[in-house]
Amino acid sequence: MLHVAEAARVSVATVSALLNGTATVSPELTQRIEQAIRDIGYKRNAIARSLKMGTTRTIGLTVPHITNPFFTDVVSVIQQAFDRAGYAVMLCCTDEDLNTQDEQIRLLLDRMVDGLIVARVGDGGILKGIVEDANVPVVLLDRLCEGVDTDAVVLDNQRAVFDAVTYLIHLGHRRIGYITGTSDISPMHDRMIGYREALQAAGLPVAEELVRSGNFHEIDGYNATMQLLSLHDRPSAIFSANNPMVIGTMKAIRDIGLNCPEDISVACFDDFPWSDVFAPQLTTVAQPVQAIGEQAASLLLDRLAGNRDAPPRKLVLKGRLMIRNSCRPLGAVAQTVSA
Amino acid sequence: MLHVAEAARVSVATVSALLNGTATVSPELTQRIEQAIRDIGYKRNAIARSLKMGTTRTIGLTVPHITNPFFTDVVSVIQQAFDRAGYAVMLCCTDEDLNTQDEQIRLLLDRMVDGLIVARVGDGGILKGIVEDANVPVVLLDRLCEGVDTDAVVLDNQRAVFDAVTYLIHLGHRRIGYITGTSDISPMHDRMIGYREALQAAGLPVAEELVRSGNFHEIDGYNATMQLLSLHDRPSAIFSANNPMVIGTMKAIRDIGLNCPEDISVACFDDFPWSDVFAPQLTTVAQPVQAIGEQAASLLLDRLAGNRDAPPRKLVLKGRLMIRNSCRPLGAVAQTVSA
DNA sequence: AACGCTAATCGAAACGTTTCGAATGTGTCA
DNA sequence: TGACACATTCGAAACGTTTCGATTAGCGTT
Repeated sequence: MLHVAEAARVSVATVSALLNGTATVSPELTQRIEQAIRDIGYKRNAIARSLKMGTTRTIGLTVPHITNPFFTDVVSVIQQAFDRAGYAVMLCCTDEDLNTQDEQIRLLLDRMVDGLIVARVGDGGILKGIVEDANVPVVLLDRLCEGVDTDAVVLDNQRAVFDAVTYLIHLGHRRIGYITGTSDISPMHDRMIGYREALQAAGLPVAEELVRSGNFHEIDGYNATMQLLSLHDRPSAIFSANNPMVIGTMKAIRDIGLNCPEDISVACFDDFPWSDVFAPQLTTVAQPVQAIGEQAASLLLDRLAGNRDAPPRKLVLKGRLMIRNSCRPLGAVAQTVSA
Repeated sequence: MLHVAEAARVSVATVSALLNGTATVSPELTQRIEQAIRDIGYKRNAIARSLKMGTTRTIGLTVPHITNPFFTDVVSVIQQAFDRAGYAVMLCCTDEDLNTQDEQIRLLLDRMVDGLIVARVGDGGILKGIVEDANVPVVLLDRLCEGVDTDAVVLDNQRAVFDAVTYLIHLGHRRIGYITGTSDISPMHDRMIGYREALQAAGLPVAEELVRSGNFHEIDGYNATMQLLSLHDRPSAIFSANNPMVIGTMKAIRDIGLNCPEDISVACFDDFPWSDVFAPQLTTVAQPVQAIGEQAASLLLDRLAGNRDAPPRKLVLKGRLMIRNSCRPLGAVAQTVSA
């Protein structure tokens, strides 16, 4: 900017004023400055600007795994929304590890991000302190966090699983296996409640041996399914509360020599683009990823626009059961039901 | 830092020296400073540091679509690699649009990213000038760019498609439909060559009506497939050069009432986690995403470590044909071949 | 002719670091 | 005892902006 000012024979203050429109600059100087900018190929340094202004027009976004199709989609939507608003997005993957998350959040804060969208992990770690300090607005994504009272966008997980399991029950299933991620995060917790309540509402017992938990990965779904399928009285249906784990479920079913849906019905959380082109077409609970991403972005953008004092807002969106053909009616029991 | 210095009764220069280890600080002052840092909860401001040092320890990464599973995986690997190295990653999606890409690259450069990894779009736009200025190291990912002479990691696309199409020919297929993205980017161009060469090597004609191109989206694959299937002499196999488009292909096959692989064989580019759990299990060309991401990261990290003058390095990795069951041998012709 | 008003421009401080050269103190050696 | 080397510490400039208050010039009023 100094060079521009010299070339245009004005002060840097005038150049800055012109660039920011913070004061009127005479046509003559405007012309000289613009010429100088073109000649020199000047680009304003956003770092210096950030230092002075205390704002970086950059936000931080952390998710557990970007390869989970739910997060892929949401990240994509969020990225687009902030792009439109002229913000850059720093993306971090925490790998479901609290220490990693803490480290990355620190890294983001060091870089003075203006805001944070977090699909948190573990108990939230340093998140609590950050929200309390209230210097940087935080929006929780997909997962609430106990003791962290801030804006959030989540699904009505309990209801979504309740509906899905109720659907299985209506098909005649009585022993329904349930595969969950670690229950320290709110969606897994709520989904589990939905499962139990659906069984209870139908007057069915909750058999603890039918509930298995793993660490969100394909292999965990595989192992959990193997265990379920080797029970002496094995379930006739399996609901997987997590998308990557259902791949493991399908592989386990295949490896053990069974077929879906003939031998065992499967439904799972999170829809994905392939779900209705291959066989079996998986029955899933689809999350409104577009809305989730957009709402999270707009909550944060609203805070960034200066609306800091409004009380925390929690948005709860509804899932949608996409019924396809991976769950079959159980003949005998179906008759019992219709009898 | 000023506050720390005051609290510890030293100068800011001493605090800085201690923090950076740029000079020896006596045990006594070290102790006082560390105490003050703890008391105040001081965190070094990375923006001010960046301004002074001219480096942000942040890189920019642009891809056309993060929802394309190939890019999802590569982004994930790259993100992890830079995370390990203490760098932050700014992610941008260009939506296959050159103007968007130019804008985002400008945004990244304004923010003084130390380096750039770009899966470019169109003719590269301002990329050429940036590489020539040589202020910011650039690594091309997945796609070379004419006139842009810099580090790159790409696949041997021609060979990969040659192998895949040759495989189809060995199965007895003679009329093989080919669905491609717009050919202005190097992988699409090279893959097309691989297709043509495989046919020529087998002494088969290249029928232009069997080649369809679209814009990388599912719907484009759908339309292209519909066109292919409504030819009076329709192909017995389809190769889709792009992963999202193959979803459209499968949907078109289903909608038209055909089955894969009984009525038509399908193979495509890019593997994905689900490819071997559903039916048909798709035969794909798998890219070594882990290696691609790691190599791209390490090329850039090497430049960032100061190795600026080495000539541009181009890494060409090999794809791997994952043969599953979405392509069937053509009985009659197979006999001809074996005769 | 003196005054105040507005518009345009500018000088200089500030943002929070790093870094260079200077200053200070301490110990060693002739 | 004086000179010198060495270890520590510090003051101040610099990075490239923004912004505040001051300055100047031009103009209409009285």
